[in-house]
Amino acid sequence: MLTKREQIIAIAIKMFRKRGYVATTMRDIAREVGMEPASLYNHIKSKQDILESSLLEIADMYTLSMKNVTGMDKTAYEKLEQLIGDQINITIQNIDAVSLVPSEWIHLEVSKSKFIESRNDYEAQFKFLLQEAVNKGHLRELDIELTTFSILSTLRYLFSWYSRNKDKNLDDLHQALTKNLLEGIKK
Amino acid sequence: MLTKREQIIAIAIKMFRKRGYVATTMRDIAREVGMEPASLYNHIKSKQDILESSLLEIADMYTLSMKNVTGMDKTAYEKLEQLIGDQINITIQNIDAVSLVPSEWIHLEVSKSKFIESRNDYEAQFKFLLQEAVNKGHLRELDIELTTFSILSTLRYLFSWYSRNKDKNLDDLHQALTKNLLEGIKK
DNA sequence: CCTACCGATCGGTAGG
DNA sequence: CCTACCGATCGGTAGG
Repeated sequence: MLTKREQIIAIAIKMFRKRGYVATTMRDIAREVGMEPASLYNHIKSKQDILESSLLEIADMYTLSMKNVTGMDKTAYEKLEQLIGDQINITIQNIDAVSLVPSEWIHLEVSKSKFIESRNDYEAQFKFLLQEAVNKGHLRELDIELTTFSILSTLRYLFSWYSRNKDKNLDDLHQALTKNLLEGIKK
Repeated sequence: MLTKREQIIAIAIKMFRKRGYVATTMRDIAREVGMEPASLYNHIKSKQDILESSLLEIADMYTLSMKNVTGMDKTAYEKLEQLIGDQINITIQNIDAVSLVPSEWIHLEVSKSKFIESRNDYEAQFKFLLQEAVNKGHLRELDIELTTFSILSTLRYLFSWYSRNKDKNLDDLHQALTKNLLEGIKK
């Protein structure tokens, strides 16, 4: 069972996804939830509170995934595979919140810098693993910057692809995506 | 020399990029342009007019590129290379407007369906070329849907990468990106 | 959780 | 290109 707060947030992020954060009003959300606008404030602090908690929750999932994976007894290449798998899972299980990540983070207020920092950390560690996989001879010599950017762009947009291809089996998707993103750069 | 209208639009899309379309007010734009808000309306019809003309202009560039390239006497693989090159050029020469494409098209009003249609056409033709390159034996057997999605995701986000790597030589970038996106799937 | 409401701000127009 | 302004709507609060 979801708390009322969780219900409100779930509905709100669905609307943020469709219309954008700024264009979605508290009145819109209230109507969809089925209460008066003023009543929302018994469950959430502000409109910003909804965006902030949604985006930071996703950021924390990515951070946790990275922390888990880097601590594993695996090769860098296997860690990259695992990270891709984690991103697929996070995306599918939080599709609406994840869809806000590329575009709506600009509307974060006090937590904006924290969010950016978290994203930069993730990218830096991803880049490090890619370099390590090259050094170990598992990936061929490549432009680390550009390859990181390319892989993360695909994963960042996965939500939109998955929304149009919900039928895909999860294991197939993981395998297809890993192959697509990593196979081509294997040594 | 830019017309006043072009100057206003250039400033406006820069602000749309930074704060988003909805959160940018006509007063914000007027201040930056250096006139009173009401005066803007001597050059543009409405706030929506700015967004619409910017996004449709970019959409037309993509459409034109696709039309040009498909008419060339080249293999499907070479056409894909050319399309990637065109996208790089369009991105670099219109970096602010291009940055609006992934996120701000949702705020289009009357022209939204036209915009979506244009994007779908482009994707369909890209997919077709990818399939043709596979059939001709220039690319290995691959998931056409997923590969199209992956390549176009990277290109769609190129503006953000380029903004942080403005020093890159254009030819180098084209070569690096083509290699990154196509080399891995070559037969 | 609702009624009632507030100050601020929005896109845009009239008229010169 | 500006002054003056309008109706609509916003996020949020007071008080019960």
